[in-house]
Amino acid sequence: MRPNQPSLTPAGEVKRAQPPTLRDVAEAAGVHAATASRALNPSTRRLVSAETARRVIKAAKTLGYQPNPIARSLKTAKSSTVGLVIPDLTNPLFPPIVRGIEDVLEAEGFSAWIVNTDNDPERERARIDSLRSRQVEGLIIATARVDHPFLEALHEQGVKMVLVNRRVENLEVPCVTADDATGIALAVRHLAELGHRRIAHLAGPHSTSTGVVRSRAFRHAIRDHGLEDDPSLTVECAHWNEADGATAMRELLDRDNRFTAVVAGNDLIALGCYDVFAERGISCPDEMSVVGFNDMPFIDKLRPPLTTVGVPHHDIGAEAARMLLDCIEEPDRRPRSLLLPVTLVVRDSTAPPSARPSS
Amino acid sequence: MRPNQPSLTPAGEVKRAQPPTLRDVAEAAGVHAATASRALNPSTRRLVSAETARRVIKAAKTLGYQPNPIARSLKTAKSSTVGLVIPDLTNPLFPPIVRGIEDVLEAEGFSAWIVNTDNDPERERARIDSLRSRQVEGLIIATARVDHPFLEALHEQGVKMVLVNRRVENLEVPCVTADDATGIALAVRHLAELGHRRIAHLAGPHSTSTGVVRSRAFRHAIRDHGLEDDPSLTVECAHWNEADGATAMRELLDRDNRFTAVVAGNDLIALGCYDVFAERGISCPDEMSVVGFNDMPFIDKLRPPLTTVGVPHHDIGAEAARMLLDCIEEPDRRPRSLLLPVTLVVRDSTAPPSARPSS
DNA sequence: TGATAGCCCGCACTCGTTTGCAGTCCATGC
DNA sequence: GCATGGACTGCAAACGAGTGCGGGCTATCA
Repeated sequence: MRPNQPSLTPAGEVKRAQPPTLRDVAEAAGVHAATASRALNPSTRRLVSAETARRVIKAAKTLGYQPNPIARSLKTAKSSTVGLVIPDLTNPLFPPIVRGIEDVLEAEGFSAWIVNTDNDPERERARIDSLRSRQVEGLIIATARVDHPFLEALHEQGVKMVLVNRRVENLEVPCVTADDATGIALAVRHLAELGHRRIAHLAGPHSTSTGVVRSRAFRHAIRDHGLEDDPSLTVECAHWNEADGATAMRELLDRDNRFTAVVAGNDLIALGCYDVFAERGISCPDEMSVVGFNDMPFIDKLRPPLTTVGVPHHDIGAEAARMLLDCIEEPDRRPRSLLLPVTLVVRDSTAPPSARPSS
Repeated sequence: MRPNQPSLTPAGEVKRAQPPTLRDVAEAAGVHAATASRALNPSTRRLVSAETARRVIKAAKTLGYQPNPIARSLKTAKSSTVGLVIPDLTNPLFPPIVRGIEDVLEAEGFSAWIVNTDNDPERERARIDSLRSRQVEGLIIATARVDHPFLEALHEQGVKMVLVNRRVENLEVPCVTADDATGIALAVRHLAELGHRRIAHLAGPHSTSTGVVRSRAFRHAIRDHGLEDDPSLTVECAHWNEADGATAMRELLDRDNRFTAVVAGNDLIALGCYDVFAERGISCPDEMSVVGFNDMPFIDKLRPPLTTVGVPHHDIGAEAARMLLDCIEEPDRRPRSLLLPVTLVVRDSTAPPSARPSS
């Protein structure tokens, strides 16, 4: 008696039916398991007669046969699975990216393992090892550190991967990012057109590639518009969050009170600015304009609603996934990188500079 | 020549080393693969001599051996994996729960497959099937519908599961939720103590269990405090989001302008209220108080910062994971459910009712 | 009628690990 | 001296699917 068939024990009660296996459908179709395998697999179906294929497929359907991905993975060393390495799912930046990734993976029969690294390199290495032992066919890496301790090693071992929200120099790995440079340029142009001449920048940490790209773009844009190019108007935040944004803003205000606008490295840093405005009774946008970056969900619900650079997070994820699938299918293709367009979303945190100087 | 050993092709170039397998470490330790397996597995280690165990473990370490989870799963029909079914990762409610779940799973050597259902039953069924074919050992289900088309069937098939943020009647399945009833009671008490007598409720959809629990609790609390118990002061939102919250709020205002406070089914619905206040020039909290539910991230950054009920999302996830692991380890334990305590977070969206009537 | 080719299909092995069973070896007891 | 038992360890068969190889069958042609 086959244990994985519904069957009666001597006592008479019904034993739990195990899911049907390939042999079950083969048996039901009066055929060998090997033939059933070929019939079920579209790419080998031409090896069996049309008639038997039909019979096997029908048997599979009536039994509700689902191939066992584990067994298949063991044999083929493929898993239809990719790893998704992010710092922290709790950061509102990532969920839309993840959805974008999953939407395209799912359409191709793939799924994603998500791991959080909390930006701890040790943890990152461990999680990636665990992903690899699970036979992931590729990696989508969204951890933003600019140094790449073992990415290089992974790449040399032939691990397929694509980077999102991050570029790595001297490494032949495809990446998809938002067009940070034009985003910053749009922000600066907007402020310049409103009449601001002295604009500050709260930069993201320079240990992240977006941090350096954005602050480099800021200096460029300032010069392009012939605005006041004062290096002391840029301060680097320790992390991409409100608290460090607030600290940086305080530092800036304490040493210079003549700027009338600030472009924040991202929305969270802009939120930090809001906190400092409240502390010091600075009114935004009357006395000080702020523009953020990312257009996080609900950022339009703040008072005032934040002017910011809109980033197509879902698309970033989707494109990254598509690119990874391409790499998996044709391993020899040259890595190409993608820069996704951003848009300026003007809301109420920016206005012309007031006549009276800011406090 | 073993193909999975580093080796030289006739042409002389080094072929890529495949990860070492159990037989490799067995060979290196001068022992049979079966013995190596027993030596490496703590629970069977007592079957081999201390000396061989030492040798095998050492060999495994020097080769950098990692057991292949796929092969192990195939053999043992276990995967050290659980499925995590949520409606939409993009809803800020879920990321903290997910992190809570992953934190405890990871400590036990488990990992989670996350699937999004978008609250589509068809999709939910498909995703759950796919999870099951991947041999997940249990399910954590966070989709909030009150009807359970096939949960029952799953349960009867012996699928281990725990529900979060949701209770299901007449179903012996453990669940962990926030203490919605006391949360609502706290909110009502707070408003009553501020002096409000006529309080409205924007309920979540009654197709979700939290929707019905919270609105039942609202009626209870209103009566307990001897406040105006007018059924027309409760309106049900179509979904748990801003847009439907706003619609409900408009409806309410159009038919009654004498209430001075509203308890919203959750923070998003409260956000919808804010939108309507802006539309109609109602000032909060001067003319109208609002309290939300969940204490979403950044909800304290609104103007005015929202008074809301704080829910321990991370803990909910952690407890759910722990409970599921318990079910997996001792299948016979009686299902128990957990109600996690909530706290009222008072911010600036609530104040005593003003003397002049609200518009 | 016999040789040949071509189409289908089954056999048997493989992926890496776990595990029931049986065998070896040594020490102990009578 | 031989049986008994205990402590280890090897053998081989799984788990479920995929695949190279060869064999059987039919059709075609000389």
